[in-house]
Amino acid sequence: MDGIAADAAGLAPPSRRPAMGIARSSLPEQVAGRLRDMIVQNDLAPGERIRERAISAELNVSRTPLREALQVLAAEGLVELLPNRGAIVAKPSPGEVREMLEVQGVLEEFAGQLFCANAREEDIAEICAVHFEMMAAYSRRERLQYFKLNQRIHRMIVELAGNRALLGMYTTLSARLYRFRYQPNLKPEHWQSAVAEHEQILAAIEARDGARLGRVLKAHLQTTWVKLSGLLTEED
Amino acid sequence: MDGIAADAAGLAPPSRRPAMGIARSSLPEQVAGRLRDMIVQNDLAPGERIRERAISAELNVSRTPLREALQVLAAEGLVELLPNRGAIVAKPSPGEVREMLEVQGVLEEFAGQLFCANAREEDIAEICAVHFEMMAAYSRRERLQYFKLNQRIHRMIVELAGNRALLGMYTTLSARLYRFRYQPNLKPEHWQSAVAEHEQILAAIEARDGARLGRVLKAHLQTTWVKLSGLLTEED
DNA sequence: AGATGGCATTTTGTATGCCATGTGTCAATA
DNA sequence: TATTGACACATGGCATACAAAATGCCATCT
Repeated sequence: MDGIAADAAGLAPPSRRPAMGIARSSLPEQVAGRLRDMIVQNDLAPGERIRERAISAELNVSRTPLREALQVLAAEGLVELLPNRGAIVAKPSPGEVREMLEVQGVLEEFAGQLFCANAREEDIAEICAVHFEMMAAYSRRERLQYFKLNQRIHRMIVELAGNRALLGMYTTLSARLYRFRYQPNLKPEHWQSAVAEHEQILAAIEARDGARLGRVLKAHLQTTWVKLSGLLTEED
Repeated sequence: MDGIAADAAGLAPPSRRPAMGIARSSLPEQVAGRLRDMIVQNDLAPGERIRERAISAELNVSRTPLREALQVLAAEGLVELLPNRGAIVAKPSPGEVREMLEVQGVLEEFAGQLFCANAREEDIAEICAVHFEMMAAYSRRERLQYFKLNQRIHRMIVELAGNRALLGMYTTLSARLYRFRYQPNLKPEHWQSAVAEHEQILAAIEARDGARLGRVLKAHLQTTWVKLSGLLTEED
């Protein structure tokens, strides 16, 4: 269950100057992105040590840009830096996961309100389209595709809210939670109820009811935790 | 107006393993902290270039740990990394400041609700005590002391909310906004009205009314923006 | 047999050197 | 005089080398 393909979900933090001609990203930035994907899609397991020489050899870069990338990921909360003992992949406790989901709920609630206030008709139409693509994936029981489209809808709402600080925070939180939000969908009954909730989300969007959309998004995250809490405690 | 003494306000991000014996922080971490203070208290002006060789000489470290620190600060949004042109101190536009204040408002609103649900009596008493210290500073017109105590109250509410993800995000946002939140208090009439709002905050805390506290905190940030927006546009 | 101390190996931490990129200045030409 | 091109200087980017710290192993002693 590793090939979640995180980059397709748009988890890379937005660069501060998006439209600047050539503007290729720096090497530490690229390395950070690659490592982020590896962590998020479980190529590197939580608690696992990150050996600098090994990884730098694997990625064909020296240790310097790799270490700079690790500092970034530590600031994002994806790895933990132990002085003189290197970096390990962050392993949030169930309690920490719960707290992150709560914050994400608050952020999405706010995003939903802004979105309904600011969104153009074509934005709503596009989300609607992605929603139906997602439903198609659900009908075909294509879990991975469903999950990606699901994440994309949530992200679009936050993007179209038009608040850059909000988007940045949401992006890093999403990366930290990525693996956990995928797990519940593996159980068929959870998957089914998640789909039902997404129907409500779409209805609120089409009604442009910001308050309602906020409530529904927040509730969506709460049920995510309820589903997830059982899985986490039983496998720890 | 530079000696704001940011470290006293507790702006350093919480270390992931706080109680671990000796646990001195690593050199990049220390450098990041020092730079963060310099940026936040205006020793380094927004838009100013950060010359690696000059700063590393000044801090008596080599360029390697300095560069790692810069990556951290870039992830926090305090500096901007331009490929092949080094780092400059972030200079958020008025619009970005507004967006950050909005998000901080949402976070504080949430924190206020959690705080009222979780706080012990002694926590409330301590906040109350700090509030009166702050009022003392206001009576004496000690702006800096007032500001520090003010920040401390807000931070205590978030800390006592008991959500680590929330605290981390709030901390980085506070650092990015530090300088801006100080500005409005320089005008006497703004200062006065801010004090009035803090009376309301305290009242809501003592009543343990989470919903009300949340509303008041959020409104507090909104008026902060109203006060600040005039200052920003006129000096740009 | 278990524990402890020291040595060797491995890994992280920091500094420095070299190369590439960008910038500013000066001169030459239109 | 203005504009453009080239050259030199300064600065950042990356790799590598060196130093310090930790971990694991083995031997020795109790």
